[in-house]
Amino acid sequence: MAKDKKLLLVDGNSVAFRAFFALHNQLERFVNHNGLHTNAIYGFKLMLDKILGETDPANVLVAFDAGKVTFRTKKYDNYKGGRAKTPSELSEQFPYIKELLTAYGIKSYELADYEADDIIGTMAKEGEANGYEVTVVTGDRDLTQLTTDKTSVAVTIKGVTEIEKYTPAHVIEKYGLRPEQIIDMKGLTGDSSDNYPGVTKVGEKTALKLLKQYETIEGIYEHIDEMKKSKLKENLLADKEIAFMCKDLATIRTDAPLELTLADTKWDGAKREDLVAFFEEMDFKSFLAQLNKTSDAQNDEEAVSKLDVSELTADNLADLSYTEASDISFYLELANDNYHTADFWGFGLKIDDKFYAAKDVELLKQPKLRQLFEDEKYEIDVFDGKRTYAALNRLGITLNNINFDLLLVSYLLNTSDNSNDLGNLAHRHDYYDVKTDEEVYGKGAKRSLPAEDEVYFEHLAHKVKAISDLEDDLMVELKKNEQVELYLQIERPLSLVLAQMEIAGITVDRERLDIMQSEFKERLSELEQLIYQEAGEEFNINSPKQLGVILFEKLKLPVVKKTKTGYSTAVDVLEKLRGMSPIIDNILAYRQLAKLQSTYVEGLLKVISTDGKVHTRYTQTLTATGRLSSIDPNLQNIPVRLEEGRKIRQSFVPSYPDWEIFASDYSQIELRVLAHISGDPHMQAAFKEDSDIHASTAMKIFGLDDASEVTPNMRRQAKAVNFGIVYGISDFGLAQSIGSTRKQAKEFMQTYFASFPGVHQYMQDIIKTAREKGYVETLFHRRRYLPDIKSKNYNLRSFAERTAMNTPIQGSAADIIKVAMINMQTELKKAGLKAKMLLQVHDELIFEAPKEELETLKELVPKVMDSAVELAVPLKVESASGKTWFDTK
DNA sequence: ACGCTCACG
DNA sequence: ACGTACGTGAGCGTT
Repeated sequence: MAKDKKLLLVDGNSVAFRAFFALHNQLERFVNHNGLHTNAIYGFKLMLDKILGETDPANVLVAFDAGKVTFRTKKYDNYKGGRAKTPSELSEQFPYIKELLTAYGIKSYELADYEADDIIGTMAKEGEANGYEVTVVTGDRDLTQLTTDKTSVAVTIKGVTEIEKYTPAHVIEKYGLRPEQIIDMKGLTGDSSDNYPGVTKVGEKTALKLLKQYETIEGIYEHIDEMKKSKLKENLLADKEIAFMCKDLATIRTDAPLELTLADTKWDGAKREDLVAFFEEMDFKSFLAQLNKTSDAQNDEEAVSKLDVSELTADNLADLSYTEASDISFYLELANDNYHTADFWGFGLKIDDKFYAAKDVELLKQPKLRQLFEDEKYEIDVFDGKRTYAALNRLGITLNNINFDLLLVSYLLNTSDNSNDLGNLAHRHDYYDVKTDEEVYGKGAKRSLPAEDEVYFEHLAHKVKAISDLEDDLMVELKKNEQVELYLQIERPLSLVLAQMEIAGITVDRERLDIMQSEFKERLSELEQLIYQEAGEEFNINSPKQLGVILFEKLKLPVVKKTKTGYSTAVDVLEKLRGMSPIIDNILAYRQLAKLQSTYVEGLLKVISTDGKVHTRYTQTLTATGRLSSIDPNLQNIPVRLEEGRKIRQSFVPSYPDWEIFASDYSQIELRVLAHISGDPHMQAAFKEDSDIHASTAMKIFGLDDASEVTPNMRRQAKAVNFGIVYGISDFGLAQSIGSTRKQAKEFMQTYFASFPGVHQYMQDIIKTAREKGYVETLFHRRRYLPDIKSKNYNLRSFAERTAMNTPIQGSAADIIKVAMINMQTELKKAGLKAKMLLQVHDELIFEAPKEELETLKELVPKVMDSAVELAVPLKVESASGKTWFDTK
């Protein structure tokens, strides 16, 4: 089938420049095995794919500049003078961009004395004359002068693949000029990047006015005598020669003596082998994987391979043999995310090169399969060991020897991509022989088993195959990152500790919550009535939109802050309006109570299981810093700061009479971690002496000699400074938190850094490290990549810098408590205690225990926690116990 | 699905 | 001139 007559012309230099700078912040990530930078080549390829896909041209030509000397520089010495030299990281890539084009089967061309523009202009004319529809791709807006009804010009605007397409109508709309007038414009205004001057004192506005009246530069000078005497007229007359010369320089030639014709630009598509060879040379793994994927798709219409899967049944289970197996992968399929309650959908199993699947999970209880999981001599590879452990536990099966956990390992390799879907994660590792659950099961409420068992079993088989196939590569990566220990000693054992904590659950006193619910209900309706009275009408107090109308329009209170969508009614705003209207206090009280009622009282009641407990799920592979998070319910944000809310904790009780809740927390763990990694002697001394760290900071920054001179307000400000330091300080943020001016905040920071020079040094060093390596690490080599650290965008860059400062602190603290948890579980077992570890809230651990064990725990828990790691400063742990969680204070 | 608000460390 | 404190999850209202 003959293609449409379409000609694609690409300005090679300009697109390469755009690609290079678009990916400039990732320059060091794009280096191949020979040390060649490849970011421009990569970006060029992306752009090429996009434009080829959009236009599907029959003919393609990529034009390049031949060299510095052109007919333009001969006419005007300074043409393009003063331009920064092309960076060597880019110039080294040009030969390979031409190789890329060759692999694509695309002609590239350059011509002595001419620029790429002129080649394009000439070829565009020829294309038009031969009835072609022409598309020009460039990063240079000057080329829009070439637009006609047959030629459009696509200009890359942002990144590499975002383009703006110019037609004559679009040019007129955008510039107020016809395409052919662009050269007149440039003649008048000049071009600073190409370094030619134009007419003195004539800028865009004046030029537009002139061209509107006289059409062209020629037109202007034909009628110049009619113009009134003015500075402008004088300048025009004085610079007449310059104007014509500049117009000439700006004019793209359409008559360059090309040595090639339209026929030479015919494009028959890329040769796969050539592309493979080129991508291999460049280390473009994802492009290679894409090639494989598309070729597979072309071969058999399916993105994934066809596997031979046997359905396991009660009858054929006896035939299963694995005693000598060296490679076992298992995937348990559930109806939804909540593995504590979800229906079982089935499982997939890979034993060496054989694949099995079944819907009936009762089979797993049969000795034949049970043994596979429980006998420690079999190492099982899984995706999400915690989930698998907890779900098998519901079947009465203990998963005793997990080897490779694809989910955990992927997360450690890159804490920033945190999908929970096996297919998605596999794809991120350039492995495409498995579909995502969404593709097979559908999403949200529509999620369901495929109609045909064969389709389902194939998917299960591909999942276990992916686990098995990815193991070696990912473990090699872990090793390269020095993360094997983090995986084997921390994350993998922790996953099972967490599973046990989740399974244990914490008992909730339903009656207590019921009482609170009715009490809150009454108080809420009283407040509601008061608010309606004060507003003079009924409205939804929970709607920020409706509340905004009442406060700022009806009651005419001053607008303090706006959000994207309207007035802000957040607490800090309402605080400022206090005293202006009695409604504010009532709204604040209503808000506080409504939150407690809906999120905590009603929210918790909804998730109490039949055993009278709540079983949260800890997400171990979500946060960028290495912390855990808790969902369904979130037990890491139960109220504590306000007395009213704190009472929610009275509903968290032990599972047995005569047991108590026991809690231990690290005191100032993040600042201690900072004292350790920064090596700052003053900060370390403060912790070694076990002084009040905020007071001691206050003494430093206020220049006091004695702790008795520290006023509560000084301590409060010092505390805010310490927080700021941990968060990656900014004067703005600090000012906001202590309610000072930015200037004062800045002074605080400066005094702080002068007093704690080690901390200052650390902050500078860590940002430098992040820039050089592209990532930061915790004490145990947990990594977080920070690509934005090199961004030209101030906000993105600043954010990355604060993250670079904060992540090693927050992340190392997370590492430490994880180690403590693993050791804790071991110690509890070793000591034969009945006590159970139930919750982790970032720097605290919560247990339930028989009263008689409390004395033991009071010794044991702090000992285990403060000896989790050895730092340059001691770790301090504080403990308490009581009848309920509320009473552990 | 997304933004706002607010609960925690 | 810009516009930020770090890390989370849930409920609600609006789109």
